[in-house]
Amino acid sequence: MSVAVILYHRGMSRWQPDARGRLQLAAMELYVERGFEQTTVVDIAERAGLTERTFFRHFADKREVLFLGQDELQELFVSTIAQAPDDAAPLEAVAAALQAVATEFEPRRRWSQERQRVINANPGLQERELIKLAGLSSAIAATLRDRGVDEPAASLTAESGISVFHIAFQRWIAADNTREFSQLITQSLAALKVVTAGG
Amino acid sequence: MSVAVILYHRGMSRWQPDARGRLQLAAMELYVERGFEQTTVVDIAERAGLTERTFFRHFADKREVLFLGQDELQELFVSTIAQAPDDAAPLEAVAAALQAVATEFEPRRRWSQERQRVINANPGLQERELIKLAGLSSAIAATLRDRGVDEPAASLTAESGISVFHIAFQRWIAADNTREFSQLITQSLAALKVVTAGG
DNA sequence: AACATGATGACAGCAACTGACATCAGTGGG
DNA sequence: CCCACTGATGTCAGTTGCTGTCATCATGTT
Repeated sequence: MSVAVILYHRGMSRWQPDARGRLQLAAMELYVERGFEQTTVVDIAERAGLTERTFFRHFADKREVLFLGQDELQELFVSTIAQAPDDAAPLEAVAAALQAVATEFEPRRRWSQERQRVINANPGLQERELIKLAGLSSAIAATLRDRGVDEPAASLTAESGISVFHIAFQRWIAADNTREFSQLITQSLAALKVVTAGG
Repeated sequence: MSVAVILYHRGMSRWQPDARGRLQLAAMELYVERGFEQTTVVDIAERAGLTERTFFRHFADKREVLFLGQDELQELFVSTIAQAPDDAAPLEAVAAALQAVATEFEPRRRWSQERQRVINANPGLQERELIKLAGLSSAIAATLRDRGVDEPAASLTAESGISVFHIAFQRWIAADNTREFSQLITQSLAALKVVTAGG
């Protein structure tokens, strides 16, 4: 609170702007500096110039702060699939969405690596990541159903798409990788087709 | 502790047997009766005639008690895949494991339904379920790699197998289902092949 | 009989999260 | 110009999940 108090009475608005963004930044910094478990919510709130209670007004829990922007990602997936030509096969529509998402990620490789290092170091964060991916999968399946795809094809296509995304993402952020995300998705998708082609 | 105290001095062993099993039973009962969040660890321990501290000696956390037996499941997956003929395609080996697991589950449909109702009612439990499935996927991928399958084919095959398992499982425990688990797996696997068959 | 072991209990403590109420700048009607 | 209202934040007390540490004590071993 100190910062707000110091700057107060100067004609500025009552609170420092973008509390949520400040909390996210502070959390990310601390998670990288000391690790997730070694960071308390009080630490985060203090660095952001806020209180613990306010943190929990902006984020459901200590993990959720790493998953801001998930809604936009899901929106991009869904709208891209919805816009695919009517005669596109389900997996083609999903593939188009994967490419759109890859384009969005491409300029943020370093940030993705840093964030993923934090997540990979903590099982609780991995759980949260998995349930977010499952949420994406459900949304994709629902969109496919809207396009007339029936079950279990819709869910299987969605889960396959998420698998391709997940595996391509891991390869994209690998330390020794120099390929583009979009290319890795194309490769993984092709590999999936080969693997499921048998008998 | 009351039960143990009452029965004490009668020539029985010092502690009631199978503390872990009693804790699991008590937890399951309470989760079904009042729901997961409405049940405290103290409640569980008391019903089992033990203390909270002892609960945490047997289970890493309040969720883990619903996932006892996960190791055996993974072992069944892995050993079945490892035993597949050398010339079996990766997805065929995984399919054989899925059938083996289905056979194991078949007699416990009611129990599976009850357990899944508890899990579906709580996001935290769904997270735990997802990370267990991810663990299975990793183990399967590792086994496939031992068989000479390279990446990303191994991981993609493993994740596809888990998708098929997951979707077939949901259909198997659906209230209106009368088919056998094994048959639903065969269907889902066929649907996966159709879905990924496109040019 | 002395000793080691292993499962449990007892107790203190931290940190995540929640509910209830207070504060107070900005806003808009009267 | 005042006043009621709103909304973001602060304050505080409380519950619960989970951990560290030490004590207890039947059992098995030597």
